[in-house]
Amino acid sequence: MTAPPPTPEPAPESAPESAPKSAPKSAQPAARPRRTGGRVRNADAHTAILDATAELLEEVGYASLTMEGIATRADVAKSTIYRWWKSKGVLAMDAYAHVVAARMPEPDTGSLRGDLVGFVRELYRVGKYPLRVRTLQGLMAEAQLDASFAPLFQEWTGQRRAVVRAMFARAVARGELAATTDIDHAVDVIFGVFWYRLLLGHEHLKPSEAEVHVDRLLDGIRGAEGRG
Amino acid sequence: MTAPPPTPEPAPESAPESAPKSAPKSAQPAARPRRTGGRVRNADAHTAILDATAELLEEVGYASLTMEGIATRADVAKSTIYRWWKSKGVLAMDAYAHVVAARMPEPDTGSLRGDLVGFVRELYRVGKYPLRVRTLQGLMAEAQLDASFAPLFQEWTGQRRAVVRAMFARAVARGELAATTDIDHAVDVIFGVFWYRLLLGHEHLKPSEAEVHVDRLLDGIRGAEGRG
Amino acid sequence: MTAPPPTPEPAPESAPESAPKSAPKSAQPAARPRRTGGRVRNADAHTAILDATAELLEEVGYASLTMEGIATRADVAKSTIYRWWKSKGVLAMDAYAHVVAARMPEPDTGSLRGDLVGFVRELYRVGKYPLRVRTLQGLMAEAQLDASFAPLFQEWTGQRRAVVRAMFARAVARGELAATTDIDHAVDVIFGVFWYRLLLGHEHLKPSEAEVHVDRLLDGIRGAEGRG
Amino acid sequence: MTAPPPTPEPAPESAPESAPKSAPKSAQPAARPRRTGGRVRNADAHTAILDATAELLEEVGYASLTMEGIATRADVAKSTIYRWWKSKGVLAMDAYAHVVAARMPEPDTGSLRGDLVGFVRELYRVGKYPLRVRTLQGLMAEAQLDASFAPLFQEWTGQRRAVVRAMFARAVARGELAATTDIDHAVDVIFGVFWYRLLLGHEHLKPSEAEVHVDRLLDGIRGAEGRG
DNA sequence: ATCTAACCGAGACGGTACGTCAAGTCTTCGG
DNA sequence: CCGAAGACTTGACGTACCGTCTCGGTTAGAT
Repeated sequence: MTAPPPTPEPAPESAPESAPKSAPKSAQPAARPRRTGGRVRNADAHTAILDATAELLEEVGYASLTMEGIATRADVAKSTIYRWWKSKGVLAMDAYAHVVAARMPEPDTGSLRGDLVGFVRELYRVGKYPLRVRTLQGLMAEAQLDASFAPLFQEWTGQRRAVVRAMFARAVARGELAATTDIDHAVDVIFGVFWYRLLLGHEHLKPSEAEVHVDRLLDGIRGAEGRG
Repeated sequence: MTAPPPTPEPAPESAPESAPKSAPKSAQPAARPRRTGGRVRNADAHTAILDATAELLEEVGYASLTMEGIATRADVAKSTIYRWWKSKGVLAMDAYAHVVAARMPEPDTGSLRGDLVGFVRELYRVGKYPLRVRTLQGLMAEAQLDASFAPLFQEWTGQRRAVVRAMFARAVARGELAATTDIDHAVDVIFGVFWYRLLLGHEHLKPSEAEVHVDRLLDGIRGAEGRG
Repeated sequence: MTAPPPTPEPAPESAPESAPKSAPKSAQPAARPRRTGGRVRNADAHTAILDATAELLEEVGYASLTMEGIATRADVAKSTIYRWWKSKGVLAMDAYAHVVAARMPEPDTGSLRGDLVGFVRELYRVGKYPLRVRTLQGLMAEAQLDASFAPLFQEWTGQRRAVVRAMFARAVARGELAATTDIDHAVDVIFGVFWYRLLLGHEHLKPSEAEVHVDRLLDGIRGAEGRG
Repeated sequence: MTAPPPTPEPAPESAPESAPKSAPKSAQPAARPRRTGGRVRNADAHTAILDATAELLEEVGYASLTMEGIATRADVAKSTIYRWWKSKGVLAMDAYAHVVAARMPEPDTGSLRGDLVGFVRELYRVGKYPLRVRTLQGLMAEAQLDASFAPLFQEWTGQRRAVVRAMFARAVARGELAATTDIDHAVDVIFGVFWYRLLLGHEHLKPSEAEVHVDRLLDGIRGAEGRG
């Protein structure tokens, strides 16, 4: 969904790509980048791959996921996979996004506390879905080991960070928070605790903890403000 | 250092073996760790392996570290490595411990804030050593992918957690903190932020940030108490 | 039985084992070949090894026989085996000889035909014992692959050849056969057919065939004489 | 040459591929040996493997032949070897067949004696080529130790047996031999002596002995008939 | 109506590393 | 001081996937 090539949004590439061209040659083609012919992409193969990936992710876990296995399961040639996804990590991330079609919530309750609690509660709910937990663990691992995957993963996490940052920004705009607040650190605390528990697995994440965690974070921020 | 077999403690066998001599008949033969013969372990090979691992860790990074490469570099048979370390993760962890011989500090300054700031400042200093950063990233990744390595890694991180927990426990004993404080969560915040940044790499860890981070955490805890 | 070290002749070592006990320090150097001290050989270990070998030979066959397996089964150190038998082949041959304690018959019926038929019939009977068949196959294979074992094996087969040669020699002495008879070739025919069938396994050896085979061989020899 | 996959017959693909062009619609697509895709087979790698095997067979002998060594020498990945030959034995047999491209002779001189002498003389000539001797020994050994190789080897020897059987069959057809002759046993005698000497190595095979051996065999057969 | 480029399936290729097995050697200890 | 124990190192094994490649064959838009 995020990466340009994988999930083919109908239009997504035409707009950005026509602008720069400005008026390369003259004409029309505005909409179409470059494509004079050729067989059209087989959507079946595409979804079969994503489905197979999701299934295998569930059955064997990320660590045992192999391109070969996906190809076999999807009844597709290995090269067809590589044509569209350059690595296991990218593919897994894409498949994960498909499964978790319900996107991150972006609550806007009017108060920072309300927003954060809503978000964190939802965040902690993944703990109830072993498949998702294992996939997230695997993606994080992949990002450590595959340098070419890291930026993609970072971009993905960045999007999630952005959601939370926006909450804080709104709070500042509302005057709830001082403009000097170190938002970055606050976001790090929220996601840091989440990932740390997810990766270590020493303690399961429970949505019920969300409220306390948020309160403690906000107390920390306000305490700082109070002291100046 | 943690696992019994890998790094052979010098003493463990000599002591039990001399005791029975002095009391041949009577006492406990149980103590003797049965050893009637056999070739003695080759310490050279052992250290050669650890050295090679550390070197390669530095040169190629954790992701490209291979048992085969280590064996070649150490001029040792692969199975000799497997005899003592059951996996790449365990070996890397052992080698890391050797390199970072200077252990985690356990400051006891008399105040919680002093202890935490000392510890966190030291913690954040690893950001200055790319080798260590990459190794820690790799170990965390390994723990996600290799189920048999996970508990070992968890044990290791548990030891580090214990150090911080002790600081909080002392603070509670001193009356600095309420007995109801959720220490676990506090520890999660400290390590969570640390690992999150380390793994995502979106922002470098700077020792200078330690003080602010600790203050915010303590404010959060005290705020809770004040209300609570 | 053939090689000097393996199967200890009863006499030479048993005596020293009881004598020294009665006169610990002083006595009898004369009789003893050369032995100034040292631990005495453990006969139990010795027979345990042979037994284990025979058992495993039966259970898993020669191809899957390993020194390691034998050591485990006999509850003996591997090096103890190597001390007395330099290779798997030698050991297997020794164990085989123990099992097939009933030695090759050396019939002396008064006529060449009688002698040969008796011998060949007995020879072909191994076909009824899969264990022996597989062991003989394995020994032959070993002789091809292990240059140091070949001479030993050749010596062993040489002993069996000698038995048959003797029959022919007696026949010549009796005047049954011309002195010019190519005995070597005749022996090769007997054992050649036996081994060829044993190794290829295309047809099972049956004792009932012995008579015909011998007759054909003798006809061949006499035909040559008649012409020649 | 025997097994379908290993040595790819040159013709099957080139011919059918040009022919259809000339007769686009009409003719037989049946001839085409199903090829729906896949990278084309690299003939160079294939012959390089066979060559390397033959060389190593000569240099180090069958016993010391290793797949790893072959791969290195042929400058080919080990898996490429295993893709086509499932074991060392099969590969060695194939390489042997390549080297001894001159196939077994199938003399048809008009008389049984002439046929046999011609064949046996040629058979005994391998004694002059140590490489071939050692290879044959190794193959026989392998057949004993590797159950999956045995049938292949048996098939190969079966082909050679068939050649000799045909000679006897012709003789029977000509009336040279009684129809009751035990051809199987006669063939066993010929090959039995050959292999027995080859494997034991107690006496070298000399082509000059062929004539005598054949005569003795035929005398044996005719003697039986005479009495018969 | 053809051309033509992109697609897909198949599967061989060279490669790297894996983890295991059994071999045979070396050192220590005990009788 | 020899024999037993057993820890040691080693080489090769066969396998699994990797990512690339080279085909044969399809399919649809552009000409």
